[in-house]
Amino acid sequence: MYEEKEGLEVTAEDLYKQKDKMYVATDCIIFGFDSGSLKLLLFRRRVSPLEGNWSLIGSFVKLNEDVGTAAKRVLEEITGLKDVYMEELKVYGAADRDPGFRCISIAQYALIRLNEYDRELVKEFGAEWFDVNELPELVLDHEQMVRDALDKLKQKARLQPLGFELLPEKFTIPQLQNVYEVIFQKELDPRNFRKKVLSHNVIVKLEEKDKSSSKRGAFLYQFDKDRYQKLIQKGNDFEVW
Amino acid sequence: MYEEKEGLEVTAEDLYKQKDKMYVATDCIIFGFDSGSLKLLLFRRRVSPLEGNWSLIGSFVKLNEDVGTAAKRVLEEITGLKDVYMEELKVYGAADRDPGFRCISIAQYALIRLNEYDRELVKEFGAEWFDVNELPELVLDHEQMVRDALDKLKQKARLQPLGFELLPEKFTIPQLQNVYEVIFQKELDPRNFRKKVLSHNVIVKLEEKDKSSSKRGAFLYQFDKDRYQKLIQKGNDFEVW
DNA sequence: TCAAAAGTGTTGTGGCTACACCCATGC
DNA sequence: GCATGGGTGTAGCCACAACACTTTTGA
Repeated sequence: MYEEKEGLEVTAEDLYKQKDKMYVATDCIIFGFDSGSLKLLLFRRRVSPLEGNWSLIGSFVKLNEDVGTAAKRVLEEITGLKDVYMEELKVYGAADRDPGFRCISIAQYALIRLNEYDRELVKEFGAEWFDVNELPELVLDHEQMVRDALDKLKQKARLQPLGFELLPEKFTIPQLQNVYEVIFQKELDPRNFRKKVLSHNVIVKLEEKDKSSSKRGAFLYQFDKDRYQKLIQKGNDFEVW
Repeated sequence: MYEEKEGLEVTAEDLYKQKDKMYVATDCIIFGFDSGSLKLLLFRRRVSPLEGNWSLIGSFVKLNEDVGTAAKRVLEEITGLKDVYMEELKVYGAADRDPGFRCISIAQYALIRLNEYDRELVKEFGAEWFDVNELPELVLDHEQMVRDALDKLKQKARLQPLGFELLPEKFTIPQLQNVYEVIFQKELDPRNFRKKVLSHNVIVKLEEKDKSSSKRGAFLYQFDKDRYQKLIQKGNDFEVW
């Protein structure tokens, strides 16, 4: 593998010099939840080729920057949000994925609370929220990234309480159920859903009601991160639903 | 994010020129299974700094090479094996992870059938198999990579039939159980294990017996990839054990 | 008073866990 | 004939799916 001569010390420096460098980018698949459907944040590409086409938000990783930091930077620039749930999706590393320049991309996906974000900023960047079921055509391999992200989201959401990341701090159980119905693309039974969610003992009922979607109103709940942490530390192998 | 001037067309070429390039490497976490324990393939680093220390097998990704291909190339050079189960683990992209040079690493893990591989090649490369419970100290962030790979292996093995990748084509049920006991780090009940494995209908009993580990001998089985494919295509959400 | 969403219990089933003994064979 | 690992069946329990009606309240 390394073809150095026997007996001579080969330093990392010698070795690295013969090697190829390339661009490293990160693309962000940013999910939000609004009025009953899962949304994806897209923007119009500002550079040619493919200028004006819809694409994911991306950026190049700088030399002195962690890969994860790069993605958080992009997300904050565009939405103004910090401390967002964000996770690595996958590396897109095909040699020919970007025409002209060798560039690998580390896709990361984020879940954000739509009500918290600064809509102005998003507009400034030529960005727009799309229903995940009505996406436009995307540049390069971004469509594949979105498909992969949706799959991973489904998978993860079964074992980790991701639903809360997409809702405001206070939410109703029907709202939460709605989030999961959208993620899993199927209807859930309200009785079973409520039972299961409450059984884990990680959401707390408040006194207030939300009357925005019914006359009777639904009680608000809050996620209790501490209780959740304790649960999983106990090794509770926690299937959310 | 992109700081081009309004109104002017900015090409990808213009844009890319201002950006940083870096080294992209891949490190392989290579698992094998032998005499009742899970093994990891390590080799002695041949370049300074840290020359002579144990490390994972890695390589730089070439400009005209897919990231996945790079890992497969390394694996084949060292073990002589092709068509091995291999999957992306995670990106290690901290700015300071490699002293001196900015280099991100895409870790990938592989499962190989120890009996098939060419032991000579492994020796040539200064490589050695270690029991995963008795690993030496490793360079850089390689210990973290191994921990992460073990976690992922555990997780994946629950939902996908990975155990077969570590065994020869023909294997006995006690052997298979042993693989899973080693991966999950706990003992399994032989009656329940057998029942579950057979219930999926993806392994086929042969007439032959293996007598290498008991006088009575145990029947050999074979994994039936077609049946497995059909099962998961039917949406059978398949928890292996 | 009625429409619309919130909230509540029970029952059957299937899958998991736990558990103990006989079988085949080589020495 | 005995030691060693291979192979089998059952019973209790729990988690899940399926399913229908009452409550609240604004209009």
